[in-house]
Amino acid sequence: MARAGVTVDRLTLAAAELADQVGVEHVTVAALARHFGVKDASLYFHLKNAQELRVRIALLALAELADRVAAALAGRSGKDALVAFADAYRDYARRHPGRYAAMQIDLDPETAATSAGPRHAEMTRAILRGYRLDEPDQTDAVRMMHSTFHGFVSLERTGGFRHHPRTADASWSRALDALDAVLRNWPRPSDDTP
Amino acid sequence: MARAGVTVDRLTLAAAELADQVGVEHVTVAALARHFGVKDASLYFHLKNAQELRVRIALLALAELADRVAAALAGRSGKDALVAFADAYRDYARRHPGRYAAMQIDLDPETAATSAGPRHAEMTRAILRGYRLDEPDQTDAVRMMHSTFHGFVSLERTGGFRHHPRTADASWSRALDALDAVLRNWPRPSDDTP
DNA sequence: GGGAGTAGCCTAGCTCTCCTAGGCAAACGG
DNA sequence: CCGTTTGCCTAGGAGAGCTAGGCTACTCCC
Repeated sequence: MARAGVTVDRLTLAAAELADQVGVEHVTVAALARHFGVKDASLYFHLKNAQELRVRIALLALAELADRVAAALAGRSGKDALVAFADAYRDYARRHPGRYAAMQIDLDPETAATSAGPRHAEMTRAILRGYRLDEPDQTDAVRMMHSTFHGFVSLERTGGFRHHPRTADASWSRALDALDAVLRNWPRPSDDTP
Repeated sequence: MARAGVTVDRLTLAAAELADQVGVEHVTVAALARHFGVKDASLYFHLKNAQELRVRIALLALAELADRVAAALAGRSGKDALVAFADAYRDYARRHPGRYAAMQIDLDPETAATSAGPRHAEMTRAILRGYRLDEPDQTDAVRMMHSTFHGFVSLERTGGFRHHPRTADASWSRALDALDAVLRNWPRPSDDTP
């Protein structure tokens, strides 16, 4: 019997593409097996279980996103860098909804550490160099940036902005303006804030 | 045979509690049937399909969240109202992770219209009255607020803030400070922004 | 080039979930 | 008190996840 030539990498890539088409929750071992013209049981030679497949999609997505963000950031600084980062992030999430959704699964600590996550965090911090923030403000700012990006993209994807004529693109631009403004003038803690 | 007394409301409540315990993705018709001491096929007398169950959890969660937000907002205005809204939002998401996750599913337009979603949106707009923003700035600000809240809560839940000693609570307070600051001084569109 | 070992695939079969079809009995309305 | 509706049942099919065990086609080593 001719071998199909299945490898973990080919499996992961096919799974990621399937996820973008039908959603991560519908990425199934059986569907992948059909795609490769192979019985589903055979894939368990390459995978521990179905969950591993989703983790691998997440790791692929994290790496791809980090690459695009890095490319977008090259040679930019200040608000220019902020916008480039944000647009690359949103663009990736829109082009690859399944991959992006997979990124949200809870990775166990050691897997997360070896992922492109830390690289991603490092690049976010790099943007803030243009805004001259010290710790712990820098960490707080990184978290707020990431929250805004992820929140916006996530709400946009689930249709949260559909019930109003204002385009998501316009609101996105203004959110970045606002983010830039507040980063340039990061407020001191309020009285009741530690 | 004694009747178990299953109703759609009891079913939805049990499903929501199960979701908070084990995650929405593990809320199954079979598990609910076991909970009520009934065969799974019997539940299809009350439900169209398994998807309807998740939609009902989402609608319940939206209504509950809107209630809490309304209670938190009573008698407050300005930053006080912003913080109360945000804390009620985050508190609900943390107490009811399964219900909150269910809220993110894509409701079809007419279901969304009859949900507590519009009520929620109305309350968000009410907060902005203290900041005196006109359209379309108001819509942009609502979207940014919601993005920040949802993004933060979502990242916190998937462990995005675990890899740094800074507490999520502290970052949350500062994000609200920043949001208040930028709402009080909402930037004019930048040159390349429509 | 021939054997040994292993990588890559198979069949068979278990459990679980979702869901349909059709039936029976308890509760209720007239 | 009798018919209708309501609430549950059994039976069963399709598809997903996964395990056990077996066969075959490569690869490497002598």
